[in-house]
Amino acid sequence: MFDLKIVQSDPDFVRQALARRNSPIDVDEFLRLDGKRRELLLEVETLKSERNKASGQVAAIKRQGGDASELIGSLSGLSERIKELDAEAGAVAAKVDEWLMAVPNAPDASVPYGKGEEDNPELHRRGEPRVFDFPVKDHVDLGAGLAGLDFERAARLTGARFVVEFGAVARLERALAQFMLDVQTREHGYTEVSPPVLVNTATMTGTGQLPKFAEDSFKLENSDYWLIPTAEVPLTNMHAGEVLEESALPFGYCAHTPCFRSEAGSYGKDTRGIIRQHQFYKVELVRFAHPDSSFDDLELLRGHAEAILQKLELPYRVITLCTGDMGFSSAKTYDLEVWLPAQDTYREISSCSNCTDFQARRANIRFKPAQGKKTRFVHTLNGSGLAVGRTLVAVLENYQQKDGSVVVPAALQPYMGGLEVIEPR
RNA sequence: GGAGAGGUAGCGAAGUUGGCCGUAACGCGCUCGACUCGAAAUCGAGUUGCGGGUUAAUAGCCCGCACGUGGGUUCGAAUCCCACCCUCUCCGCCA
Repeated sequence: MFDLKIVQSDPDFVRQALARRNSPIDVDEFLRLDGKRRELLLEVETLKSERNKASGQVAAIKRQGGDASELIGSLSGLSERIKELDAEAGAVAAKVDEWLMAVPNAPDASVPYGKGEEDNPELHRRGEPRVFDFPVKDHVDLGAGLAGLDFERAARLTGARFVVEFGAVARLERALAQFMLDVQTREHGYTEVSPPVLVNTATMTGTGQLPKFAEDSFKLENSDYWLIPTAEVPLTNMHAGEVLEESALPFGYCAHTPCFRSEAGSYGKDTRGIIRQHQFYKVELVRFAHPDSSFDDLELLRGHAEAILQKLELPYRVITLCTGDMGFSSAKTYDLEVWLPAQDTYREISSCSNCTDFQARRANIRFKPAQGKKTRFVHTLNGSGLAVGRTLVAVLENYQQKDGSVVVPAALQPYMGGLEVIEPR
């Protein structure tokens, strides 16, 4: 969310930000609505001031035992008028709010302009894709051969875009999650958190999932509860409404949670396998940063996510999302893409964003600077470290052998009871 | 789910026959100052947020709103009425 004052005082800045995002949102509509809002507010507050003064006079008269009925009678119409104007002003203020809530974050100046994903520049590549001397299988076929992935039973239990995992493959996914949590907490200083995976509407609004993207998430019937699409939502909102200590910044949380996404609008996309599921596990990293240094934190965060791929010895590349491909709340985003041999391409496995003060303003997360008295909004960052399901795909496909077995990456063997190879059965 | 108690500043807490009580008593904490070589103790002062107006100003001043949330009654609501949320105690149920 933009600062109301910025949009008022520097509408051109907002126009340019929206133009860089190729957004059709009209700033003039805001200026018109906000002008109307202030006009009505001035009118209604003047009347309220009158009423308060008169009420004080009534009190004074009554305290002295006088008769205030004449004055009281003259006030009844005033209250009616105030009620009407209040409703009108409230309606306009709600529209202003609606407009503000629908505006995406401004891209940082360092973000390249682009129309869509085809314009995302590559930052760097790490690791060489392995050369196979046999026809590679994709993770669906490998998973079937290992008796580890079952889509038919998942469809029977629930529906499309779900999976059942068995045996060593189920354990491999658990091993990946444990491994990721251990690296992030022990080596990168994150505090492990086990948050609710059901959150309320205010929480979903704080990080920017609502009100605009309701159709992307699942909501429980007869309640105000939503299934989280990512642990970014509970972790970032953890300090909603709080004033943090400046000396505590920066700090980070990590959590291993299921994530739930309706995947509305992606029909026919990635229908094979577990690349795009309605439910998947993710180890999420969230950082609360000082606004003066949050872009340094973004580089750190990206490194923390990259470390997992490096330790698993998976080839990957990093791209910088262009203005046209960035998420709603982000000012700058790096995507980590892992090499999938069966698809002969790199696929997203982590997205690391600096949301600057965009979420902090919505969720009201501030800190008190040592110098100066005004509280400031913190900057919030988030990134996957990593998407566990997609990492499982990458391990299966990159570590496959000719006979359909899969070598367990060295980093994961301690988490697999020393198992070195998962054999077909 | 049932019964009861409660939700007021950073924390504790006062205020319920409706009216200078919300820039919110009192206490703690915090900030500044005095005293001191320095500190403690003591003394003094200060210490909510958001919105609007004025303004060069995110300075000052004026106004409005906020006592869990949303409504209602009233000239006027922390105070009365209704609904909902959360916390605590007990009971019931339960992994």
